[in-house]
Order: sequence, then C-alpha cells, then structure tokens
Amino acid sequence: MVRAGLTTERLVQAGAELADEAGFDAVTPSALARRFDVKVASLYSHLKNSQDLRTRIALLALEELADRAADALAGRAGKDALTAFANAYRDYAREHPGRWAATRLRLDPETAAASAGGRHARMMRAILRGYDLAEPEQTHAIRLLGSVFHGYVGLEAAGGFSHSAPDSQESWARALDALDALLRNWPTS
Amino acid sequence: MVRAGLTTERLVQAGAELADEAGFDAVTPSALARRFDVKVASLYSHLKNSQDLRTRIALLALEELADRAADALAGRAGKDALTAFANAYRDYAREHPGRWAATRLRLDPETAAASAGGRHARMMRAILRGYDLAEPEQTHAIRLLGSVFHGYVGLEAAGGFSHSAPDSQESWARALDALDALLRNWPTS
DNA sequence: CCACTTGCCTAAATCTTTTAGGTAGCTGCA
DNA sequence: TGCAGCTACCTAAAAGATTTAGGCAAGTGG
Repeated sequence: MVRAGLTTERLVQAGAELADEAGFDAVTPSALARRFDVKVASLYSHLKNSQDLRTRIALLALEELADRAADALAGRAGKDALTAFANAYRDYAREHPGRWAATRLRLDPETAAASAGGRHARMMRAILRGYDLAEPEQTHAIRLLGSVFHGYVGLEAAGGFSHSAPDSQESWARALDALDALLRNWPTS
Repeated sequence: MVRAGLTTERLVQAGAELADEAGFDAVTPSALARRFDVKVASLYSHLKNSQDLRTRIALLALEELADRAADALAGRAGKDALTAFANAYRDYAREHPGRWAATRLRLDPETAAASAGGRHARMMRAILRGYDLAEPEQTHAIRLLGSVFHGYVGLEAAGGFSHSAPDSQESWARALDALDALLRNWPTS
C-alpha cells in the first residue's frame, strides 16, 4: 500500500486545477479522489466536507488574484494602474476560469473577513489615489469599478461577447478608456 | 390515487419559486418532487433531466426579466430610460435571487439563440438611441452597460456591499448618474 | 361503457456524500 | 535496530440523488 501523500493543501491545489479543467461545479470529493486514485473517504481526514473544499479553493483563488493584482499595480499610477489592475483581473479569469468562478462563491461573513477580499478593496482605493475623489464618492467609484470588472469578465466567460463583432478585446480597452475618463471627470450629484 | 396535475410549466414555475426560496443550487428533481408530494421518477415524464429543469428555469427568468424591462422602458428616453431599465434589472434580482442566479447559467448556443437574450440586447440598443453613439462605440457601450448591471447586481447579491457605508442604494444611484454622464460624453479613442 | 392514452407509481442500478472504525506504513526514541 | 505510537488510507455502511424500465389505474374519446 503506497501512500498518496494527501494534504489539505495538495487537495485544494488539485481541486483548483480540476475546476479550471472541468468547471467549478465539477469539483467534488468523488472527482478529487479519482484524480488521486484514492478512496473518497480518505479525503475526509483533510477536508471537513464538500463545502469546505470549495471554500478553500475560493480563498486560494482570491489570494492568487490579489497577488497578481498587487504585482500589476506595483510602480504604476493613474490610468496605467487602472489598466494593469483590470487586466490582471481579466487575465486571471481567462487563464483560470474555474478558480475565477470559485471567487464568486458566497462566503459566510467571518470567512470573508479572513479572505483576501480586503486586499482587493485596498488596491482599488490605491488606484483611486490617482484621481481626485473624496468620500463618499470614492466608495461609489470603487463599487462601480468592481462591478465593471466583475460584470465584464462574467459576461465574457459566459460567452456573451464571443462570435460577435467587434472583438471583445476592443470593447475591454474602450471600457477602460471610458472608466478612466469617468474617474477624471466624475459627475457631481 | 389523486393525481397531482404535473405539467412541465407547473414544474418549472415551482422550480423558480424554489430557487428564490432556497437558492438555484437547491433546485433538483428530488426537491421538486418533495414539493409536489410525488415520487421523483414521476417528474421524468415532464422533464428530460436535471439540467433540462435548470435550463427551463433560466429561460423563464430571462423572459420575465425582459418583460419587466420592456414595461419599464415604455415611453421613456435618455437618462429616464436608462434608470428605469437598470432598476427593473436590479429589482428583479432582489425580488427573485434564485431566478436571477438562473439567468447566469451558461446556455448552449442554440438554446441561447432561442432565449430572450436578444430582446435584452435590443432594449439596450434602444436606450442608447437617447445618446449620440455610432458603431462600433455603441456596441462597446452596450457591453459596458451590461457589465455594470450584471456586475453590480452580482456583487450586491453576494453581500459585497452590505454592512458597510454608504448605503448600496446610494452607490447604485451614483453609478447610474455616472453612466449617464459617461454616455453623454463618451470619450473618443 | 369500453379502449386508449398517459400520469404517476414501484423497482432497480448507479453515483455521491459522509461517518465509523480498522489496518498498515511511517516517525521518533531507546 | 526495534518497538510505540501516530496517522494516512482503507473497508463498510447509511442516506440521498439521478435516471431508466416497466406497470397500473385515472382520465378522455368514441
């Protein structure tokens, strides 16, 4: 009996890969056990249950995404920062569709608080330092930015923009142009 | 043996209600059978399988949403139309979270083509008639609008904006102000 | 009122999730 | 080196989901 060397981290990592290959919905203890050529029950020493597995993958993805975004943001400001951050977001979703889907999992408040969600928010606030927005408009702007990133990537992933002109890449570039223009000229209420 | 009076439509309708109450993920043949106090196998005369059920709920939701949006749009133009349309979208998602989640189901191309998706796109284009945008900028703008609506509602549904100031309602209003300003003053590339 | 249709049934196969308890392999200490 | 103990992975089993096949009885049309 050769041991497979299971650990929680290895399982979560493999779960993330499985999500990218077969979709986040396909990430189940059974599928994961097959991948490790191990009996399903063996996973339960490392994972609480199916939901625990998915939550851990979501947390992993949020961290990875935050890392990438932080790298992209380093040393940039203004529209340059906005574009780099947004592209990091979109590229991650395109490279890792399953993990990106995982980031949309609804986390319970305490788990969410311990997640990389806060880093994401702080980075967005950092981008806005390049524009001149005081509170509460800054928060409104952050929420709008988040909505556009989330929404665009989601629609693109769902195939909404494929097979129709103009190219999605072009729309994305124009959306970032538009957001930059909007932030430089934020309307007063 | 009193018959329950199952039909495909009744099952889909009940499935939509179940989705709103317990989440779209909770919509399964078993759960639906329990709701009708009927054996699971009995559903399979009316539904092809579990995926068929979900797809039908998604199509129902897309139709309902298009109907509401069309009502909201009637007789309006410009920012008035934009606001009414956007609010129809957001209100539907808040009133029917499960159905709204269903609209995000990835449909295969032919099913998508037969869905109300086209109506949604045409309505967005109608809104843009109140602004001065020629192709291809019009398409870019539609994609941006869709992203904001989709993204904002999604983040709101995921609890992203709750428990933090300012109020989500306020951010939503400011997002619509911003979109209106952006469309009136669309940046050239 | 009889025959036909069909709505809902039972039965069964297969798969998933999860818990309980056992055995074999690894680690550490003498 | 050899044994003690830990733990990684196992078997077994319960409970529930999905789906197919085939049967009976309630409704409908002649």
